[in-house]
Amino acid sequence: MVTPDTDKDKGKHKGGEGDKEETAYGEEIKECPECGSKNLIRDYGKAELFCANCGLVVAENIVDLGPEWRAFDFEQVSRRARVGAPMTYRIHDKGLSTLVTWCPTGQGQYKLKKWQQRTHIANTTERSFIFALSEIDRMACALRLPMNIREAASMLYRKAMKKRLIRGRSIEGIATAILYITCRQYGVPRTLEEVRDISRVGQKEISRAYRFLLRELELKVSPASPIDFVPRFCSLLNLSSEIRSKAIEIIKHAAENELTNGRGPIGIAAAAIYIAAILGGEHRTQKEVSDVTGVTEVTIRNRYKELSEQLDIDVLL
DNA sequence: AAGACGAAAGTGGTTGA
DNA sequence: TCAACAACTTTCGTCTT
Repeated sequence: MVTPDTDKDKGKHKGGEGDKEETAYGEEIKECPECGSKNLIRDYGKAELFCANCGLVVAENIVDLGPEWRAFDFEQVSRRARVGAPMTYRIHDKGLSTLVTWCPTGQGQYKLKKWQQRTHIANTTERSFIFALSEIDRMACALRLPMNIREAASMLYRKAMKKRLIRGRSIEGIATAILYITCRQYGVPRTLEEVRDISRVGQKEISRAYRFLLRELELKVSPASPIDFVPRFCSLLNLSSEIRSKAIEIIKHAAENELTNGRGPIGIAAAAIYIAAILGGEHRTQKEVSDVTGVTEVTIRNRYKELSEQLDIDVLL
């Protein structure tokens, strides 16, 4: 896991002048080691510095209270807890395989053949697992997701495989859904459209696999908060950190007034960003916001009307 | 001409009988 | 399984800057 010590030192260093969370925003800007983005933000509440683009936790400013991963049930806790070098879940055998070399005497070939026959079934499932992992990696790469999320997704896939949930289903669909779920769990949600675009299966299949997995693995994925989308969308729109904070403020107020109930989180995020950008003097057109967020201008208009009216925000162009 | 606005009809997903 | 429903999209004409 990439958690350079230098970041922590830096954090301490600058901490003296910026104890207020507000000023802490964007003060320790360094590049994200994963995707190179300079858009690092401090998470409210969690006291950690993470990349707005890909969600990589770059530094944690609190004393290390626990492991770098999150566990969602007791089984995962016991399985993830480890001492020593990290065992990667992104390699199909967790990197523990023995290399079988070819023996020119022929004896080795015979043994190999026998072994292959005996383990034929194991091999096919193993092969599909390798394929699934490479697919998860490919998609995670395309979505610029950090290693920790790829690891978690691989692990979840392994878990699904252990429960025999993959058999008879498309590997692609399951792998995509797994990645989608993991993003949600890590608070760096991708829209279904974004995931679909880099997947080899359609939206319908992804949704189906998604629901299926949630049910069978008994996972609880809380509905995505509009706030989770704000950093990335703002970054894509080249908006400053002030706008980002402002948009988050707006969403919080909206949530308090129950304006977000039953509404799509992305539409809310889009509207809040649109309003915040105007208020902050960094106007973006509805079309620009629409292009980035994937919701239509009409929806942005509707949400932004509701928000500005109910929250008494004067949006003067 | 571009952006914003809003009405109206259409679409896909959820819910409850 | 089906119909009702709400959220969202598509389309399009109109107004504003």
